[in-house]
Amino acid sequence: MELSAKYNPSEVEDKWYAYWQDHKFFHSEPDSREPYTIVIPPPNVTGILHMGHVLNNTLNDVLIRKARMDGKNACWVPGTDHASIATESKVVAKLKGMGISKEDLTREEFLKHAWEWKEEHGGIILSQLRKLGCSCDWDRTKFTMEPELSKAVINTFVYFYKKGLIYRGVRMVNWDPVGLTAVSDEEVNHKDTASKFYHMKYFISDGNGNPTDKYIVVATTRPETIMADAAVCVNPNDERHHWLKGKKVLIPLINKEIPIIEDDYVEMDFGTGCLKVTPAHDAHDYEIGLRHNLPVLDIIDDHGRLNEKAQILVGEDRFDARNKIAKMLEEAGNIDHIEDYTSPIGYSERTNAVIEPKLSAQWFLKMEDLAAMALDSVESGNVKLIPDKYRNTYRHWMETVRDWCISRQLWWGQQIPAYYLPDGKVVVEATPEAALKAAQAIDPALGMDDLRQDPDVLDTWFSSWLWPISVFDSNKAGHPEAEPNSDLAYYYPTNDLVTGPDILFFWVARMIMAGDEFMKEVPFRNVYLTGIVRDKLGRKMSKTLGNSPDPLDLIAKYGADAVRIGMLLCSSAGNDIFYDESQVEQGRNFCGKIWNSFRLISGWEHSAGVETPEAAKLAVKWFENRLSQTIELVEDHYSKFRISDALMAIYKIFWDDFCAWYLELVKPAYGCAIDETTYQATLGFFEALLKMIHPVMPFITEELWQAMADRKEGETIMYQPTPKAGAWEACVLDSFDLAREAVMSIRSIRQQKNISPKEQFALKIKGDFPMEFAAVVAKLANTSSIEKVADFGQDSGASFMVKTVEMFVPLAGFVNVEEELAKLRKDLEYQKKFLENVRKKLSNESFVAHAPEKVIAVERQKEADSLSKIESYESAIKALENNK
RNA sequence: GGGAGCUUAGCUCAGUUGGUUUAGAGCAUCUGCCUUACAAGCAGAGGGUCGGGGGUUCGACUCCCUCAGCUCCCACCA
Repeated sequence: MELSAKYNPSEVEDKWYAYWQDHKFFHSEPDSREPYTIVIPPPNVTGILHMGHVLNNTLNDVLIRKARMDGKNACWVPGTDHASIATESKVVAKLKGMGISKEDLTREEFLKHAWEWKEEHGGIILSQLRKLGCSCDWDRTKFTMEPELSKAVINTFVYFYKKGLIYRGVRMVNWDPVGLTAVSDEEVNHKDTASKFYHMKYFISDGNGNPTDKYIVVATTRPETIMADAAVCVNPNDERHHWLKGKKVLIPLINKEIPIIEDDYVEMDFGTGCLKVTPAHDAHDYEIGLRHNLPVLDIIDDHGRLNEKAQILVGEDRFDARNKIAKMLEEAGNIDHIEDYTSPIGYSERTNAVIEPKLSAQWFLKMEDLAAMALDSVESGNVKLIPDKYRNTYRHWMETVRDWCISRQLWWGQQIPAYYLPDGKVVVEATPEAALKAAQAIDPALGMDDLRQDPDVLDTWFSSWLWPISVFDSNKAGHPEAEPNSDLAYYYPTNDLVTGPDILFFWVARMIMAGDEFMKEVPFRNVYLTGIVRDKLGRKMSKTLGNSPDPLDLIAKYGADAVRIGMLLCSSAGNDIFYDESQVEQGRNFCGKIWNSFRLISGWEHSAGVETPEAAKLAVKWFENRLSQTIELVEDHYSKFRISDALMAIYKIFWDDFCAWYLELVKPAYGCAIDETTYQATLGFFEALLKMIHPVMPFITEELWQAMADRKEGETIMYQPTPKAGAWEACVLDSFDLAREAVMSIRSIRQQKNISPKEQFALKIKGDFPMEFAAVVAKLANTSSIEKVADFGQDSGASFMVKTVEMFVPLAGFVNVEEELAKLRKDLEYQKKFLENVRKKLSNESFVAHAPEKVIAVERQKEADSLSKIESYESAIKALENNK
């Protein structure tokens, strides 16, 4: 087969991906083999591939391909997430562009548009994953809002409701005025934000609603909410404010009379010690209001605008209102002073809108027991977090978790299966029919038209927490007593989960809860938490910064294998990834190296009639050992999820050991054929290396594996067994290392003295050198003869040490004696200093008394080696001096 | 405000219960090479008092204290 001079990824990638898919190589069905299962962290259905996905899915694919080659029944379930807020806002925006407002549509009409959008744009990301080479079982692709999975979600809601863990209550929630929905505590990011601290004068009322000349100063960052004030609160122990007891003050501008109350909550040394209490617009104030029976006046509408209850500035946006009211207060003489102030402000994770605390009726899931179970699963090690440091964070979160607000005021999602009766009672059932039946048990006269289903949908995470269960068996979630179907019984629990630490709580913890509840078993054994992909300046990748490359462009430019390598090279678990295109270049270069090494091998003529040269015999023997050693190392790395270390180990054995040393050793002379034995061994090694690197570089390895022999249709490297380590001998590797170092020393001498590699010279060795490896040195260092001698004689030349072996190359005519002497004296000096240090240690009585035998023996060996080196250097110097 | 983690060559990171020469890798750098697989390459070389200070120990990159810097998580002082 003719190989092009350069590797052309784009041709190769599409060809083999189609081949894999046509042969259903990614598909898994339960059988007698051990399962290895991964469920994809479902990306947003409307999302497009970014570098974070590339990292995450490359890791997933490496794990799944490795498991497949290890003989496991590997199943990687792909799918997408309906992402209520994100998708709904995209659909709303699209409709707006068409001149349609959501308010003008019925729920059904809107959902029709949304599904159309989903069909059109959804799943783009899944096709992008194919470009990356991901070996997902596409026949199992799931979507969190498809009917079966929605059924699981509804059943789960009904289950927890009937268990008494789901309740509806009026609470202060985090309201997103842009997304027009409540969001959970976890979906709020607090960021320090510069603002103003307004110190306002509230005048004391004379009792008839008229101001006296006395006033108190109240400080707030939100003057636009003063109209909703229900009281001014001071600390009962604050003597400065005792005179206020029983008095009333007037809200500026609207002159409404409100009482002075006392509550411990108020800090005496913060602000002025006077707190304006606004129960409708602050969670703490709401609590105070409850304690003191204060009225709740909600003056902000769902869009964050002042409503008619505010009396003034009605219809103004809260931030505009803030600026305007500040001016009005100023003009009315109610501003004492204004300070610059920085305070933590909550922003919506999805829309980045400033969160408005808002009182509303929402559905909640009690978390206490679920969190306790989920905490125990991690503490007991049933679920391992990698890296382990996340355990602390996880524990902290589980111990302080609050009830989960699961309702969202949206249409895109699973509608809450709660049905209100005319009298306000509620029934919760999985279907309208069941709900009617339950309603009729209360009042037999009721008909379907009397039931009104709660308009809210469930939080998206309320579907994705079931993912590892529901992708296999949509009946099991919500029915812990049900028998799992054969898929679930076989594939659950899954093995490893690869995801970002940012969704450790949103998703990972909750999956553990759902697993505990419905399966009595954790959903996965290991959670590998990747870092966040940043640019090389450490900035998060973002659209606005424009620092996020399009992975598909990178794949087109460098090839998918190169992109995968580029991501993995810099990705130790849990550390942020500093992405730089040069890493992808490194991946591309590695592809080139592999490609060219095969071009070399495949171009050799081979013949059984050629005798195996000594150097080739040694090379094969050495590489067998080296390969086994590396396989062990790689397996060890994999077992600890040190994927980039595993990759680096294979990278090095391929590039350094195989290409730079092995191939150079077995390479036949120009125009000559290689012997059959070595040729076959070489092909065997090359194939083993391809298999080892295949999980990371699926495309080029398939291309070359197919090219290196006459493969049958339906054969693939994907299902070749991972090479197994044989026994290896350290002494073979050590001996080879001595030979290798000798070669490097000689090359170095050539370079220093500007001697051509073609110039042959002799090598003399004094000391314990494995002469059976002489052929290695001879071939790669181009020596004319190698012999062991007792004495180097009087020739001029260069002497050097390889470990403790003394070597010498006679180089009459090439050597500058003074330079040689200077170099030797420098080495001698270094060695003497070293000896001094060792001896200092050995003469330390405490050391000899306390250190273990082994350590002392090592030190004595160092001393002996050092002494022999010093002796060598001294005699070499003497010889040179005599030669002058 | 509370908690966790990090700080080792120019960059990104290893360094496994303290002890194998005076700390390793990849990339980058420098020097010499168009050597018949590969210049996206080959050969060779240089580069770090392991953030500062103190302590424990015969011995500290490794354990303890402290200071400094960075990162992340949690947190409604108006």
